[in-house]
Amino acid sequence: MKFGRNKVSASQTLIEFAHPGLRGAAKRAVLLQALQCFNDKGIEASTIDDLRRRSGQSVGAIYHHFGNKEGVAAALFFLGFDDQSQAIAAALAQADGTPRQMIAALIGAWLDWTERLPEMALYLILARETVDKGAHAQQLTERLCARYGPLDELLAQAMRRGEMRPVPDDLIPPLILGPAESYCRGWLSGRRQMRPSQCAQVLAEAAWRSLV
Amino acid sequence: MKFGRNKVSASQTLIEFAHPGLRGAAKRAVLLQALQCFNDKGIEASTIDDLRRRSGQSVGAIYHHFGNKEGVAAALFFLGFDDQSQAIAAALAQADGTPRQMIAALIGAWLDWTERLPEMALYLILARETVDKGAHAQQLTERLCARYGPLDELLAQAMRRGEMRPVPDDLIPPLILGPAESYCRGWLSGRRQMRPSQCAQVLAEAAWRSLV
Amino acid sequence: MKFGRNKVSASQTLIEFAHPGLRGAAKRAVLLQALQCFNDKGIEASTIDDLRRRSGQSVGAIYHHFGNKEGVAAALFFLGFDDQSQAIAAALAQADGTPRQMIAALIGAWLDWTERLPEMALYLILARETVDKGAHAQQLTERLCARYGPLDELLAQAMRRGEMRPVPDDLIPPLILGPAESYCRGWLSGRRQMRPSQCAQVLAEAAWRSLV
Amino acid sequence: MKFGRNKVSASQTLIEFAHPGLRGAAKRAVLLQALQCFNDKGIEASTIDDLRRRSGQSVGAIYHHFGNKEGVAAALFFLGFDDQSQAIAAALAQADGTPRQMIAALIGAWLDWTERLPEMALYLILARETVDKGAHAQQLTERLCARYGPLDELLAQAMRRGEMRPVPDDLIPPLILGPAESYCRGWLSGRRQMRPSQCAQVLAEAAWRSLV
DNA sequence: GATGAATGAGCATTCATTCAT
DNA sequence: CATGAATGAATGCTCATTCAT
Repeated sequence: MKFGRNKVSASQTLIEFAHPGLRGAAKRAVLLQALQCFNDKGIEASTIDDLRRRSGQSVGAIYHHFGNKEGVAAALFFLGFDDQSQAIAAALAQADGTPRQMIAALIGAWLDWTERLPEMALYLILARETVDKGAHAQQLTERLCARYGPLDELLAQAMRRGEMRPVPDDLIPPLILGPAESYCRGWLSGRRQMRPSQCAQVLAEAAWRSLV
Repeated sequence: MKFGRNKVSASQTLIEFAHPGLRGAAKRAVLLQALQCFNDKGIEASTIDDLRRRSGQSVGAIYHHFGNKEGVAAALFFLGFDDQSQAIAAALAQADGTPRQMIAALIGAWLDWTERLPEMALYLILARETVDKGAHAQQLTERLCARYGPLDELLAQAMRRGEMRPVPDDLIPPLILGPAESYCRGWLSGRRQMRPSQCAQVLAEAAWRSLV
Repeated sequence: MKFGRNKVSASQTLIEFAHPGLRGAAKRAVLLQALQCFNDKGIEASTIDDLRRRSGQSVGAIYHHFGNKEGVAAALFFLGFDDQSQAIAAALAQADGTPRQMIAALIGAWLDWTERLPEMALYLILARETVDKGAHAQQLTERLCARYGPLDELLAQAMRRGEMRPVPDDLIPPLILGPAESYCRGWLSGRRQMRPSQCAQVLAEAAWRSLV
Repeated sequence: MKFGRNKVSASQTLIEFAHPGLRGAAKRAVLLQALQCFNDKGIEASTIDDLRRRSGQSVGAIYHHFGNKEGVAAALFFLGFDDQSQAIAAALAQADGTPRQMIAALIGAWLDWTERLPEMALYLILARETVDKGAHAQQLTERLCARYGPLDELLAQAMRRGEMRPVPDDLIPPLILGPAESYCRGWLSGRRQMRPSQCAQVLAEAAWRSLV
């Protein structure tokens, strides 16, 4: 594996918190192995038998808990997605409410979370397409609105008050998160070396300048 | 289809120019249908038999020309990738050589090319992972270096001359192309409405501000 | 459903009478849903889980009461079969004992019962093969002998007395019930329109003529 | 097996005539074993692997030639059905055209064909439901009309001319073929002993009397 | 060269049945 | 007694690839 041991533990910890109790042991084992397996081989290329063998569960148990392979992929996706949403929400809550601080908080949270849970971050990129075309697409749409809605509102007001450059709505998210996402993709695939958190200031500053 | 007819024709035209002559007719038919099929169903979910049926070629002919399914995917990828590289090179050649103009030219070429060949642009995103993990990974690395090497050099010099802010090397590509790529992904998936070329000025201006 | 509500109620009533008391509620629920489910999808294609879901019982309860899936099918079969036997016995008991009347009574009872309990009639045809090859085959043979034995005896005597044409034993049942059964199959599958009871006279007359 | 060697050969011969040439060898092997296997275990209980093992063909070959399991069942069904239709048509063609002779010819052909190809006859009964509910239901309807349409017409005319008793249309087929079919079912399942052809006269006479 | 019939390992999924609680 | 989570063998079917013609 490309990532150090402590980072594997972070994804593991997330999964273990998510399904406590005896009941959850089976789900945890499956999700943990699915994360590794999906990232290694891709979702389509991973077989139910891979998950069964690696997790020590039975085929039936996997289907009992997750319905089908897409169900495993979606459960893992939303586990990561929701944790990422919480990290973002926590960061936004601690910011002072000015657009500049909010944007910096979002970018910082994004980079920190990616650095803390790199397997999950990689998987969210990998699984996005699968979820987008699958049975849980609507759920994703709803949760994206819930995550970004308040910030969108805040920035729209700031723009109306003239605190920001008037830029088409469609361009705001790419301008804010585009560079950070792009960097994280590169870092996760091993093409970039600096730890994401080290890039926070430059990326936050760049985002703010592009909007003001 | 989401895209107008003239846009379909552009990808078609690219493919038809790529393999002229009688010999090339079979390859063209396969590549053209592969583009549609891969974009519709995904690469893994598309079967050789899908390509055979849609292209009117025989199974043997496909294997003769492309070796295997990955070969079809790679041939199509590099056809698009190389055309994109040419568009970028042409734009850079027409710029005045100052960093600001070169960056604007790159972003403009990227947006224009995406708008002109949306199916190809979509496919390049889709197939990137497949190619990255496949037998042609090295080829991709080389061609990426060839595409961006000269520009990288030029920007490094400008930075040394103090014309640009000193930013870690790893951050330059994300800062320049991150927002444009992010916008194009959104547009190609139907989430963004403005035509990419309409965003050129804002995106070029933003990229330049983040670096100066 | 093809059949009117009152007819559904008749099968339902039969099942509800069969297992009175608190204990029987579970069995009744399972049998009632099994009848619908087996007729809809076939016995093999119906799953224990279908019965569980539709009946509101637990998997364990179904196994407790019926042993296994074949047990459900057999219990339902004999419930219908025995009711049909009683209807026939009652009709024969009311006839005057002459061969002609006995034959007419048998045919009339068959047609009336089919019309009154079409789902059960359909199921008896459907399940016949399953029961014939299953663990309860012998039980079926015994009950068929019990049902037709007395009539066979009576007709054999009448034949010896010269009241009927001397016809090989093997041909008597097909000559008597063949047309009625054939008509009922057609009616149950929607290919024939007249209500079975309206055919009683013609079919009874035909059967008698073929034997005299 | 219940039936003598010469009878197995008759079904075998029918199948072998149906698919001559090298190409047909695979289809013949599959159909021949499918007949045995479906009759032995039922269609649903027979697996593709059963057919593969017994026929010596590959899974792929079976799917190549028949599409899926239902395709095997349907091909075998229509092979038998069409041969039965031809036997009936030949017998009707040789009759003198009077209703009485035509009815006798139909019944005689039915009994003879059943006796000559008992496995096929058994299979036609077994597979009827599968075909009726499957993808080839319409084909069956069409072929039934083609088989019986001319005779229906002839009998309708005879009835209008007063040569036959006025009996509801729906009752004519059951009255004519009901007893013969019923007898054949019994014989094929081992419950009746006389060879079907020996019953021809009695059954033909009975059918005629019931209509005149 | 070109073809497409044949291969068979491999897959996702089902489901009757068991048994610990 | 009642429950329903867990089991895992078994199934129908797919599909990339080969190779005889």
